[in-house]
Amino acid sequence: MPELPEVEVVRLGLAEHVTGRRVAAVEVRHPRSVRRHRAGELDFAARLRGRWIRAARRRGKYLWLDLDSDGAADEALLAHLGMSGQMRIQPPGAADETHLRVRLQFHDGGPELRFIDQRTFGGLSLENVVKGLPTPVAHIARDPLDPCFDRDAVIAGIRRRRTGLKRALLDQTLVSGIGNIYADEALWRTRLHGSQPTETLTTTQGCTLLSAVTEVMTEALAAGGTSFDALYVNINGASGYFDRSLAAYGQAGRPCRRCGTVIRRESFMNRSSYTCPRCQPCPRHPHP
DNA sequence: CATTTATCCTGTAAGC
DNA sequence: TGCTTACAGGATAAAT
Repeated sequence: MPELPEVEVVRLGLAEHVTGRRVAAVEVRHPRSVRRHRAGELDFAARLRGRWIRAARRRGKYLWLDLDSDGAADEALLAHLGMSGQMRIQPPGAADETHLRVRLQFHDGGPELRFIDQRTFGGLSLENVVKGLPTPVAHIARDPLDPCFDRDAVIAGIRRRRTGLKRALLDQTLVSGIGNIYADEALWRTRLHGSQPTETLTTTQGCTLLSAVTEVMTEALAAGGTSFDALYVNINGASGYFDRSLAAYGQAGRPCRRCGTVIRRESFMNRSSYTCPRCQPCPRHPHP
């Protein structure tokens, strides 16, 4: 499940392998993967053909390639990996992957770029770039690895909310890049429970929490990301190994690394949260 | 307006 | 063995 560290691994791979190249051919194998491109799949392919790729950028979990036709760089190929999206660099002629959705070939005849997505929650689209951001990314907050990330402003934003701490962490308009895995890991590191009401978060707790988010994401990035299965891989198809470092997420039934208490799985928004009952006691007045 | 819920999708694994 | 069911969950539209 790609969150910020996984998307950043992919961005680094794209920066190395597709920037400076010119798109020669575009093949859309599944219309759902370009459904966010309102003008349709034919327009998507036609407008992408012939464009130069100038840079690979990211905010939160969104990824995009800056495009350039005649020196005017005002459009981008926007990608979201969703649950199971992958970007792969493959030699032309390599066997098609089972869930290959979009293929880009280049004028240099070199390796092609493939978008592969089992669950099709992800997708590609061509978007206008305004003030350095593709239009659908305009409302996404800066992420913790952004040089301009304003930690104090995010803490203030969280405290203005009337919800639970984990819900706030997952809200991409407040702080971006955090998903279920890194939310649970950061809360465990900070000994906070996700159902703590946001208005009760102290400034100290907020600082510690956001520091933990940054730390766990930086560590995961250094490990190449978190992979439980073949659903998240880098552009070469390799898995990251941060799953071995997870202390809370997916650890139900195993002892807490700090205190030995059995990690508990709790129901949360039709999903799961993993907490240590002793390190992260449920608050007196939990937010549902 | 702020906040919460339902929905999209498919492969894997557990249960009967 | 084979079928059914639960589960994984990011973003957004729809509902409260």
